[in-house]
Amino acid sequence: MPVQNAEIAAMFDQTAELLEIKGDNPFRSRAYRNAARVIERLPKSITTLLKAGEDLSELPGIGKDLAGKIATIVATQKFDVLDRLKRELPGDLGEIAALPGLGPKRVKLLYDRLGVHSLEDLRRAIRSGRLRKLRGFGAKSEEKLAAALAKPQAEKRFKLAEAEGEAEAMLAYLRSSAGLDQAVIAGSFRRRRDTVGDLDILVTARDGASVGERLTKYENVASVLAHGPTRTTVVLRSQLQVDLRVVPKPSYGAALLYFTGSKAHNIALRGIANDRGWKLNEYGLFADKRRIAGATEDEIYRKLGIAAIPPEMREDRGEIALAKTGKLPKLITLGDIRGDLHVHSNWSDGTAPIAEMAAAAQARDYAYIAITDHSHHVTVAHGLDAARLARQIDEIDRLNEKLEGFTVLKGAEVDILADGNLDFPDKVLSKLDFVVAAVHYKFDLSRKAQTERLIRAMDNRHVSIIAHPTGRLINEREPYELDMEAIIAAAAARGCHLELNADPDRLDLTDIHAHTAKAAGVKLAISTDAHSIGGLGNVRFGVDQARRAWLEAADVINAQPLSRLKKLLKR
DNA sequence: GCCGTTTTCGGCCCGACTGTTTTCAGTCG
Repeated sequence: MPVQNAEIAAMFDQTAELLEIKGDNPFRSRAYRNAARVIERLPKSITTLLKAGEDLSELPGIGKDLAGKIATIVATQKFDVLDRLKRELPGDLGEIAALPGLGPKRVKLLYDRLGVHSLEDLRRAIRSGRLRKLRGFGAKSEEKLAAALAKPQAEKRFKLAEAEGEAEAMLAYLRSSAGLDQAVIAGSFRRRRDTVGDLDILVTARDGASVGERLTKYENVASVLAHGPTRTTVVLRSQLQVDLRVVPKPSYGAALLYFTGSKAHNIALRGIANDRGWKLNEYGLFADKRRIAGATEDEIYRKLGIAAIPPEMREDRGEIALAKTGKLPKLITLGDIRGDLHVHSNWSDGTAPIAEMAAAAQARDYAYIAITDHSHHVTVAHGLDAARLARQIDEIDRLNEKLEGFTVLKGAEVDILADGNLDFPDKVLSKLDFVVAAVHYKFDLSRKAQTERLIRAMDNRHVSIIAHPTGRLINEREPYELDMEAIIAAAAARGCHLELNADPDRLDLTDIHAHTAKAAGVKLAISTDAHSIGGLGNVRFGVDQARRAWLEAADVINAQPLSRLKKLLKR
């Protein structure tokens, strides 16, 4: 098994961690961390790149030295720098540094002075009263660390849709504060990541301190972690952390930029400011002490001489280079979507009749919808057999005769059997406008077998779209083992499309995979997999994810008019 | 360890809050 990108990234992260604890040059450890981020989001595996003879030092943040080290890791599965550091600083120092309030400096102090090599050592140091005697530690540190050690370290990220529910309720509460001007959720929530680790709220107000005060009294607050005049951090009962920041109005744009992130994007922007001899912080863009921009984000981007970058793209994945040359993609919007290509009715496990789903789609100003009920192998969903499918096709034909300016397409979500064969024979499939194929059973095949299974399904020319390609359910089920690089290449070669499932529990493909697919020339379908009328509304989550993947309307088949869509569905 | 239209040295993002200290280092985002 070749070394995965994620494994190399993890080695570099560990190396950075230990270098920090050791007290090595901080910029050296930063270089390892930067390289780890670059590697983990590469669209292709390092192994593939090396085989193709690519020069890894061409990658941003990776120079001659790290390129050589990566090649050695791939060849030997070992990283001598990390191995040496581990021998030098034995134990689980990474776990210790992950505790809140402990960073590299304090971990080193604990290691040197108290011989703390593990979480268990730390527990003992606390019990024996030695910790609080250490310079820089006291009763508070002891208490907080004891609490952190007592509860399991399940660092949870929240699904975007879950966070939205929390955010809306809290915003409504805060907006009733006296003197509140603006309140907006920034952070990864505004970048529309599939999951968020916390909520970052930015506020402008006449009396900022009182807004922070009000947040600490919110009924859903479980604990207050920090509370100052301009910044307050609380944890909600749901365990979602909330950071509130108050800034004066002329700084709103700068603060929004800063608080939206990503951190890596901000660092890159600050680098541009530095190059011009300016300084960028959350209060504005400054030449000496003079603020030259700050009220809006656009103003700051303009002053920096680059195009304004949409929040969804702010990940330092190459967007800044595009903005410098004015070549940012024109990201797809909700208004570009003309139909939904994965929808269930009450013929299988949906709740509404076909006519009602169609009417709801028309109400959304769509031009078409595809009914794609399950095939019979998916018995738990009352999958259709060939006879029922034939009757459903008749019903849709009759419905289409009555509809004007709107078309119901005849599809099916056909189960991909373990061997890659489909759950209907070609004779049945040929009666449909197109087929969505998906895996519903046997998630535990080997990576090789699972990949072959999906490619085999794509070999069938009736299959136009592979639905929820990795099968993941966020926070509930891991994606099945799959060589996505091979899947995308196979889809490109066959003119098959991949789904970006918009269900907020799935969001499958991920942003990175969707971006890779686009780069490979594969088009995507942003589909809701709706099982009810309300489910159609999830399309916005799919569009958010698509924007994170840099998709434009041209990359998305259901952003095309019906005539063009029909051509794209034919293979 | 990376990087470069102020290049091969000398930089590398920036500020708020906490705890412990008595003026600030460390952590965090």
